[in-house]
Amino acid sequence: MVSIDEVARFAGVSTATVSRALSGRGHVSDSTRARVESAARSLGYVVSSSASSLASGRTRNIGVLLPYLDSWFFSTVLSGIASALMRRGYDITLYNLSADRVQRASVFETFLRRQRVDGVIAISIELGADETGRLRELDLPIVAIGGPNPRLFTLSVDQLAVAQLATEHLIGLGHRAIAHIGASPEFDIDFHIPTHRRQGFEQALADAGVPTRPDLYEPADFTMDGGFRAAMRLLGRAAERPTAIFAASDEMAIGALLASRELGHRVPEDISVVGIDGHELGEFFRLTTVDQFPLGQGERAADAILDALEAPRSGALREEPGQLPYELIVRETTARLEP
Amino acid sequence: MVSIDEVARFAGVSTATVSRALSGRGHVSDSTRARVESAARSLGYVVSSSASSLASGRTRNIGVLLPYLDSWFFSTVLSGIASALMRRGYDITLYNLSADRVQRASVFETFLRRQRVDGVIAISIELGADETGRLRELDLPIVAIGGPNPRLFTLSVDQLAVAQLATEHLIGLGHRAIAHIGASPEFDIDFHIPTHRRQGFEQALADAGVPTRPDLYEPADFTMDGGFRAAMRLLGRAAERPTAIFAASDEMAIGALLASRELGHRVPEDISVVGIDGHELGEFFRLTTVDQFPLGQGERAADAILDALEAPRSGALREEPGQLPYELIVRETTARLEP
DNA sequence: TTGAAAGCGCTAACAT
DNA sequence: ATGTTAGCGCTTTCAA
Repeated sequence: MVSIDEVARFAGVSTATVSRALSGRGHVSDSTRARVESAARSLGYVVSSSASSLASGRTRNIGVLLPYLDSWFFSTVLSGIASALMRRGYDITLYNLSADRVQRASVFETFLRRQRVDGVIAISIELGADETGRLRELDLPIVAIGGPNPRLFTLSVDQLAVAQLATEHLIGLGHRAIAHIGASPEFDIDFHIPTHRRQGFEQALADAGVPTRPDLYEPADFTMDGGFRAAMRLLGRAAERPTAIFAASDEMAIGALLASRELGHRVPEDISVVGIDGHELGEFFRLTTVDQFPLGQGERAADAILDALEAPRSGALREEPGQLPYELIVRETTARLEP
Repeated sequence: MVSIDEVARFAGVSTATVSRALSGRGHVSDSTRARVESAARSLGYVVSSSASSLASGRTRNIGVLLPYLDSWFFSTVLSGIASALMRRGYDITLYNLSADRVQRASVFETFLRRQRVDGVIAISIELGADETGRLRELDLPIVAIGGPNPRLFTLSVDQLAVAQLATEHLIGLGHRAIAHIGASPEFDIDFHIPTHRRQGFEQALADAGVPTRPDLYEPADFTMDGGFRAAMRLLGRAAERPTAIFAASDEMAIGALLASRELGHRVPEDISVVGIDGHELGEFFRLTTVDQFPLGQGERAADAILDALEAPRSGALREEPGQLPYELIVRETTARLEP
């Protein structure tokens, strides 16, 4: 590996000047900079990250904390983060929180404390108080996405408003008998997303003067299979059939869609289905949904971290944690209720 | 951040001893080790990765090169890698190769050359000759998964055998009019996976003395939508309908399944469908498939890299690049052809 | 604008 | 088994 000394010798300057020219910190004359850059290029020199980090305290590396890698939402957010960081020359190191207590603890006790990262992005994880504390002790900028954590700078989508929007769409189409697949009505420990989406659903109904129908709730686990089974139960019951289904996630909505078809109901003629998320499969299934742009969430988080890092008084996350955008995407699984 | 000196002082030993005790390199008496460990623990000391890397040349970090993050296969393999590496105390940094020429080049010219990693795992990427060269110049252990690259130590599934197995399953059930969704028959530039899977398909037919039927090939792009449309074209044609569909990926198989149903054909009574991959949705759709265990692929790759790193003569990938396992999973989308 | 030199926090010879 | 010490390859004062 070619080192900074060789570049310095080749360009006829000191190593300090090479460092300044290549990093852009400190003043260097244009001609010197050009000479150094060309020397570096022709020697194939790349700054050693460990030497640079040790000397400067900056790593050009961001840690990303997430609970699952093999799940559409997380990997999409991650993809957004990766592209934004790479554009700005940052590396990204992954901390996949496993279910295993000990391993999970080791992320906070060891991995994150190796001084390998300049900041961390935490994607939708429910952090314990101690874990949040550990994160803050790192004394690094931390940006959370969508977590319910008041002690962290958090970028989040207003889940209540999102669910409300989806429900209003159904109500606007004339539906009144609307089923809810997701959280059960009693279920009220703050398991965040399910609960907020249920509250948004109920808010929309209340605003429209539509009474809630306990018989039209079906709890499900946010998977396609869960949505399928919930819809089977729901539509299999003798009671009055709902004319629309609000599913608290796209995967459940797709499951519900498939279940409806399997039972011989046409979507959207016999029954409308709306989801939430903007899942990649939504397009294929022509699913009406509220998109929350996960790719964009990742990019926003990356930008927020980098802004904090490169701000004049570094380390400070400026401004208030923004609300993330969302948008109703009307496709072909919802239709006006025909009398 | 507490440093090694404080631990040394606290434990009443030199920094060298602390280093030895904590890293396990070099001999330290049990009692000293215990004292050092407890000092480190009570002070909350964690080795600084940059200082350690600079001094030792080891980073405890593996780079992972992949083309997509938001795709089931890649994120599943990545998940396997992450868990295996984390178990052994390694970090993982992500290099997501974008389509952008310049950015892609920068991964090889800059990112990977920062000496941030001890080794790299490349997941199913088609690398140019120059890129392969750059990788080898790194002089680090490199493990590829499923790429067609003779110059790299590669862990791969025998795609031909996999396709053959799936096809034999269909033939064994009595099917003869078997459609192929995936590569087109002429399409023979080595776009690796599609081509090999087509060849395995044809091999199985040939072995069973079943002539290939050019009219039963439908090219598709390995997405659910592509599989859906291919099946629609296939089944919509007036000619004799196939009794089974071989889809070269599970996503296409699911698309084909949905298309069949949409056209009023029952699966598997009217038509059998088999896929390849072991996709997470296969379970839900009761899809018969050949699983190639992507999670396991990631774990194997991680183990191979770590073995190379920790081998006596470090850096050497021992043994021949193993073949990865696969397995026919019979579910409910295939059935015996009834006369 | 540039250079000299003192570290950054560890590890690994080399001694003992 | 342990300590002393010389770097590892940069960045950043400080001085010129």
